[in-house]
Amino acid sequence: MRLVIARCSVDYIGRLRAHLPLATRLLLVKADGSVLVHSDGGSYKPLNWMSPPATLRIIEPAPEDAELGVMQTWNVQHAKSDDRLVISIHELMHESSHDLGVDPGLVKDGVEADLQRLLAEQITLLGDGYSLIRREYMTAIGPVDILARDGHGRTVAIELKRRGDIDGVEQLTRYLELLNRDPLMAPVKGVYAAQQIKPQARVLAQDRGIDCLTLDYDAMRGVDDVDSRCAGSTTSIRASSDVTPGRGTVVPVQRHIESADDRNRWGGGVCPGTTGAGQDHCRRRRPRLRERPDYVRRSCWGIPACV
Amino acid sequence: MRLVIARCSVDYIGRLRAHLPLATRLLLVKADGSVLVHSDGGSYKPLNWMSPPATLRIIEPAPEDAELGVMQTWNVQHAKSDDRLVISIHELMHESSHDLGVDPGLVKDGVEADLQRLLAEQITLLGDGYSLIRREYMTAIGPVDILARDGHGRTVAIELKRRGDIDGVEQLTRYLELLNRDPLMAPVKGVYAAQQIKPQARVLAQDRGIDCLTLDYDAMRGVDDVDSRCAGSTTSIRASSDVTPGRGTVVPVQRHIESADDRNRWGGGVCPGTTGAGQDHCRRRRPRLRERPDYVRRSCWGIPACV
DNA sequence: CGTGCCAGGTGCCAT
DNA sequence: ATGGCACTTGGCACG
Repeated sequence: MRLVIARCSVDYIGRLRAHLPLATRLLLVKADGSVLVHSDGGSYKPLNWMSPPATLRIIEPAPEDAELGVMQTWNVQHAKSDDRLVISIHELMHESSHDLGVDPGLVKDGVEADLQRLLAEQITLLGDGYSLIRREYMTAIGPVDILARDGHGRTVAIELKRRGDIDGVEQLTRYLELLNRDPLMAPVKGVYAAQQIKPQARVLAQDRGIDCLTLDYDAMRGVDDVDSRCAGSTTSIRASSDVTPGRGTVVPVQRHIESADDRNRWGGGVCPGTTGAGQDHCRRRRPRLRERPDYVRRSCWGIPACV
Repeated sequence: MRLVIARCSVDYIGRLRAHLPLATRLLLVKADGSVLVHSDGGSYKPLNWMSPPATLRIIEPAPEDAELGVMQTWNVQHAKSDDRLVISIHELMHESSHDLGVDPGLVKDGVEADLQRLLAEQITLLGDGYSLIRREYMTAIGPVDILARDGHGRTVAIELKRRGDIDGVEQLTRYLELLNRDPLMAPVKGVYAAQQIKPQARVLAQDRGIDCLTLDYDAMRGVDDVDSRCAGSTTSIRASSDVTPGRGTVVPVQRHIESADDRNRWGGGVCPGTTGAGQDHCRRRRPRLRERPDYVRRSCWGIPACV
């Protein structure tokens, strides 16, 4: 990895065009030839960049550029496309090179896949008599997150999100439309399940007769409010405090076979990085676990309905 | 901006949990307190990060961490949420600090807004007799990119994308559903316009009776194949070569008033960063300008239809 | 390799 | 603040 602080202007030409006027910036050249141009603010996204694989060629500036004060021209060419990044360096303020070696990579917990695994295990959170049919039920237009059967034997398609936005409702609607075209499966009910469901998404879901279900990841992991020290990240359900409402004390459903990707992400089920941090984090606002909105079909977003 | 190369492990606790095992990485501390953890590969996205505003506090490691070889503990706390990044530093290999000043920021050309402006100007690309009603026509559920009227006086809602994916069809469907609930406006036709439309998106659009239109940004900007040196980035339409098909030689429609945001992004209409780069880029595969697919309604994605 | 979909998405702009 | 939406989105997993 090469770190360069330089006064430079940058031009990207590829899927679009982008230009950075002359200023002092960090140029980060990675081992795979990718280049990042960072300013001293903003977020993690660089102002400009070139994705790997790419090759950096440092050339003499064209005469007219040299006259304008360019001392080096960096030509970063993407290996597989026409995308190109041209950095015109006017002044080098710092340069250093470092051997980092290969990175072991990131381990995550709490993404949708984890939520999906837990909900599949605790499928009765949806109601009594629910049973799991399949996770990632494949259709021609994409996988349904969870397919289940309710107490009356009716098929239920569940779309799962970490944050329930409007596009998730669209997605589920698409699946429902498709599944309901199959006479053997119809009628299929839809459930939109997420840690948080945005009001607009809820309205749209209700307008389409889709159930909404707010999930509590911490509770589903078996952590309660009294003792939330990130100590119990195993998936076994503990005896819950009275905070967990109603049917909350659920034992993982074992009668249904899991699809194969059920590996434990943290290795031994130990909470990672317990270097003294994160105690007060788990003490968060806790949304209601089972939320059953009143259905207002054809709410029409406030438009006088065409009844 | 502070640059640190260090052997470290990293833990993020916030919207999810993420852990980075011990390895050598770049730690980038920006002026706003944000921190980026980069490896020597991957893309522009850091392995781990903290968004601004945040504060970095460097503290003595806890005794048990010190025993494990931690010499410094970085505590990066987000200012507005519980998100926290904890970096356990085992070894410092490099450290430097630099004053970059504020960045003038990026100037772009070729994003959806530019495409929208051009299509509004050249609305007759949609067909003879088309006229512009409004860009960014606001509805309760979001803005319709372009609202137009066809030769028969019928309203047409146009959803514009750079890349025509399936979610754009959903978006347009949502708008059409809403607009068609207004008896004064119905029936509203839908047109999905993009530089490239994915096959699945096209199928879904056709299934819903939505027209697809592939746009050629370069051609609409007035650049042709013969002489594509990025020299003519003005919006005036030049005499086109025979490559531009059919009704291609279009004069910008002036009879329709623009909405106010029509400033020229490049100042004087000059192509940016002409430091000798980008000649061969503009010589790309050129999709057909006017594409009118055969409509197959109720295609049911291959499922035996419920006719 | 294309297609769908998640992401700690981030950023921008609207009400 | 919340909502809708673009983004050089990037990245992964699966057909």
